[in-house]
Amino acid sequence: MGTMQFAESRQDGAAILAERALHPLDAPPGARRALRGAEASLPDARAWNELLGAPALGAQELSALNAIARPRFVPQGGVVFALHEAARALVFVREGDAALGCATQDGTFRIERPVHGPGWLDQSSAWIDAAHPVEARAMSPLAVVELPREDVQALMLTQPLLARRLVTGLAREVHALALCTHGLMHKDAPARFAQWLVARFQPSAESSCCGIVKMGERKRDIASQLAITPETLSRLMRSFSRQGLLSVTGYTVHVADVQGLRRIAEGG
Amino acid sequence: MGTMQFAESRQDGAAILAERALHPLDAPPGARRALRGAEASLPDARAWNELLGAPALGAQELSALNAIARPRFVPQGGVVFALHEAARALVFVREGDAALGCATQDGTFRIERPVHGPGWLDQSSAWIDAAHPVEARAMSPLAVVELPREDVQALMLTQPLLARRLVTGLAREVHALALCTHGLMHKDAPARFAQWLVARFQPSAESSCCGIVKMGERKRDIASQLAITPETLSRLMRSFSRQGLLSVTGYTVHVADVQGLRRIAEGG
DNA sequence: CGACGAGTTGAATGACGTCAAACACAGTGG
DNA sequence: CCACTGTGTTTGACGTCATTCAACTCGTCG
Repeated sequence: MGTMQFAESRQDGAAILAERALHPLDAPPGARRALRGAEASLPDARAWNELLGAPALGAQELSALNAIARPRFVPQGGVVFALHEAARALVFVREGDAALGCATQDGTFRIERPVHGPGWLDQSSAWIDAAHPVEARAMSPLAVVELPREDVQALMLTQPLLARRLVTGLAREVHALALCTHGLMHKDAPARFAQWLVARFQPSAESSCCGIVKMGERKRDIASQLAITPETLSRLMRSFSRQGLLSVTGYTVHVADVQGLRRIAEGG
Repeated sequence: MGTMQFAESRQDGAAILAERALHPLDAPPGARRALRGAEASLPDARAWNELLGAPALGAQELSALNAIARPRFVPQGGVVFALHEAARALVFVREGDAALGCATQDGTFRIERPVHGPGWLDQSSAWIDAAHPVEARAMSPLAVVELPREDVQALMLTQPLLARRLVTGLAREVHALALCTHGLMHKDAPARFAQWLVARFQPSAESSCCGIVKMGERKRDIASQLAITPETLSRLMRSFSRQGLLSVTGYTVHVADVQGLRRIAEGG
């Protein structure tokens, strides 16, 4: 995994490049807390709730879930599950950064969707005895948890509220995928990138029409999520800044006109 | 709905164009059984089972579902639900042909996904209080059924097996959408069309490598499902037949080399 | 016959990918 | 301090694929 080894080598240099930040790993303190020793431990209540959505789970539901959860550790760059591998369990990442995607012919990994823990890697395939439709890889040391299908199924019979939450989680994923499909069908590259920017936009204190977007990944990974090449992404950023919509310094985008970006995002 | 009015005017002419079938509506006998009189009736057991998947529902579950189901009739060309309309219920079509898509600026309807009853139109949005992400239109007279979210939720508390089936249905949709997204991201137009053909391929009796594909829709609708233009679809068919993979007569494709199509479908 | 809609075909345009070179920066070793 | 290397990004030239636009065919319907 040579492509990501620089992730380890930065912790010191990060402070130096404050404004001109040229590398994406401006991780908030604590986020890079090492997964050591207890890395195969079970999720806490916060993780379960974030995964399964409101309303919060009761103590007995939590312990029942923990009873069937199978924690597992995956080293950075490791494969959580492979393409076309039979899914026997629901899989999620408790902590760390993973990505769904597929391997290319030249050995690199094309990211379709990043998953930041806690978040699902595959909550659907196991229910229908299907194979995982994509591959999942660990972009950082990863604590993953598997919930064997049979066990969850048994648990649903006695915990009716759990079923409600599983349904909610699946519904959220359907919704997200439907929007994604729609975007890929009808929107061109500028529209998709503008949409991506608007989704991550954080308005500044003084004005709601301008603010910043922090890029937390390599630009090539952002590009592959948008189904474009890094070169096209670079040209799009230049094009947008020539139009006065934003300005780019390193991995920080200063947005000057959100409405303009929204217009581009819609008009695909 | 001038674009589809010819659907009504064909039943007689269909026999004439037997081999050279130039129109898509070679509907099997019975499929065009009119929705008259009892069109707002409730689904039967077969429809429920097809919708919710195995294992089959018990009698009490069926009656409980029928108790909360709200049947509705939508005339051909009518809008079942609009884009961005708040979803308060799960919606499916009991009988008839519908399509999910979005209206274009020139008034036509761009089909993203056809739905042949019984099948879901939106089983996810209501669970997360989201708006319908796309529009749904009736391509034929339509019997739709709505299941108010609150009622299904209440029913899940007393019918644990129902929850299992809702989860299965959602999981199937996630799986289908994931494959679709993957295809749009990585496959070019020939690969997507080849995939479409392979999926609808019916092998002939004598040889498993050749057979036919019946196009049940207008070619322009097939094209819009593949996110390409009708012109491109036409050129693809010509290109494939020049390569000896198939031959096209009207709305019937005679496939000569499925393996070749599979190869193209994979090599995107 | 004339109008219309579906499909096909060809030429022109444009969007995006590919390839190659250059640049920026971090880390390494002198 | 300074080359030197490895990785990531940017830029330009160029090619390819798919859309757009316009003509044309075919069959149906009035």
